Amino acid sequence: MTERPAIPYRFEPTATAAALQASHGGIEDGTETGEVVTVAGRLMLRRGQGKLLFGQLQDQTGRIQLFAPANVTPRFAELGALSLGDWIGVTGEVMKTRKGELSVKVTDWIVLAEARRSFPDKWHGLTDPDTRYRQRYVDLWVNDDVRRVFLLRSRLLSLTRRWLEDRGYLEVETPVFHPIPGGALARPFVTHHNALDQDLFLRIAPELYLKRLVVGGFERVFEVARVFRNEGLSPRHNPEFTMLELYEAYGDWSVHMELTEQLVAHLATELCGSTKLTYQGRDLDVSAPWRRASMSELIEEQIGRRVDLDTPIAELRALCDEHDVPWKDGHGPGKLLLELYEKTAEAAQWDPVFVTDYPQEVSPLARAHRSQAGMTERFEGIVAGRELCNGFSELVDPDDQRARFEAQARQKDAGDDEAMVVDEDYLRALDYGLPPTVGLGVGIDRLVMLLADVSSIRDVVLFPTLRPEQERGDASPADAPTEGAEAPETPEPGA
RNA sequence: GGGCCACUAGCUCAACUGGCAGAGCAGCGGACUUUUAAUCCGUAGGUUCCGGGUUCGAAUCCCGGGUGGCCCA
Repeated sequence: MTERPAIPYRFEPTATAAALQASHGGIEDGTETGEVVTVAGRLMLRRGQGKLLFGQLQDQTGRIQLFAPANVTPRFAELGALSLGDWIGVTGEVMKTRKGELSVKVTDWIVLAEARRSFPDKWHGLTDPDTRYRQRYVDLWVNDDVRRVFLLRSRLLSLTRRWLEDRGYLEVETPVFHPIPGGALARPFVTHHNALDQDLFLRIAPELYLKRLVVGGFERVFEVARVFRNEGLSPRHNPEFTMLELYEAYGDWSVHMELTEQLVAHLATELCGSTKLTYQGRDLDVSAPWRRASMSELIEEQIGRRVDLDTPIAELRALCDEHDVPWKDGHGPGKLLLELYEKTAEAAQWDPVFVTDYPQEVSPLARAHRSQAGMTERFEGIVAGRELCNGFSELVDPDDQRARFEAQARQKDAGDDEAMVVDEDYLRALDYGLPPTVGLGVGIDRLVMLLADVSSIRDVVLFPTLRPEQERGDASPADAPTEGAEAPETPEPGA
């Protein structure tokens, strides 16, 4: 009786667990509806009761009990012999047991897939982080919260696209392979194109291509871009992550600050029911408007004295030393200011704030501030102490942009491997004319973390980057499928 | 890259100061017609992450390595 079951090529359920709970959850205990449905999923629990068998079928939407009396259910013994985790399709009448559990009375059933490896403990589940990330296909079944987070992520992207499209934004796709890495300060991954015999870089940001599209006349564009940065792994960094970038012609930074706070409030309302959130046990209100404060102001709040680009560099360095900020001779006042801010002020923020007025020295693609010398019209949105987004009035002047690129190139020559290089084609595009434009990048992973109330990026990325699994010396029998000649110690039951 | 912590059965975890490697769930055999992590009886299951060392004796102590987690850079 243990030959492999015939697996159909197609199966057509007529109901889901959640839909049944919603439509029939209210019927009285001990009643039958006469309504026959077909459901499918994995058998996750089983309780034999002699001539009666209870099971719990789990599908993408939730769980529904199976009620199988021996005198009603065909192949009753085989149903009881299924492994936990087997996929089955079940047809039967919707009913509620005397004890009040909505159920499907099994009048027909079929195996859709066998689970040859046993699922984790039905009560304690799977907790080992390494196994959870490597075997996400198991994690998704046994840890309910995991499924919730990724459903939220999917809905967040869908809502975001619709919201932007409703405002005239066009979704575009730009290259992942970049001949020149650009658009951010980060170390790229390098790969090689054989036919061209040329190194290519995986993009660290889509920025420069999206602005080329504004030059090309697409006035409002966005891209949900997977970007790649060659950095370490941590609870907040995955080497590949998702960035929403958008550009809007004719706008300045204030346009995208308003857009950001409205989008985030919209998503919070849709996905969490409110702009008043709880994040890691602490209240957080993301409703608009968010506070605006300059980098200098925020530093001053923390260290008790005003610093800006006019502060003598010796004093800035002394302050860095005082606050354990490492600095180098090549760092100008702008870089020192940014480092001081990141060390002393960023993590101290909790409620949303737009940090404004970033130094030109550290913002090579942002337009000069209209009233603050040496500064740019750049902002970052900080929520719960972490950078959520970064945007600015775009630098549109080709001569200024060339000078900024060249300053970056000098830093690169001086050993800064995150610095930019001169992108001649981008300068050529600017030569054709980029109108006043605002741009914004939003860290989608961090936004999901915020709204799903999780603290590690690995919990919002389905398959986070991990070291490759170690090859064992030989295949461990315990790790192999309990099948065939490899497992002679397992007698064929009932043969 | 540095610091701290963890790694024991398929899963979740025990094993005191170095003294016979254990339990629950899952598995396997059996009982049970209203269960809810069902219950009950029986049974099987181990490279204690890997490699060295100390010791009469190591899951436990020491050294080196691996993987992961958290913190820092």
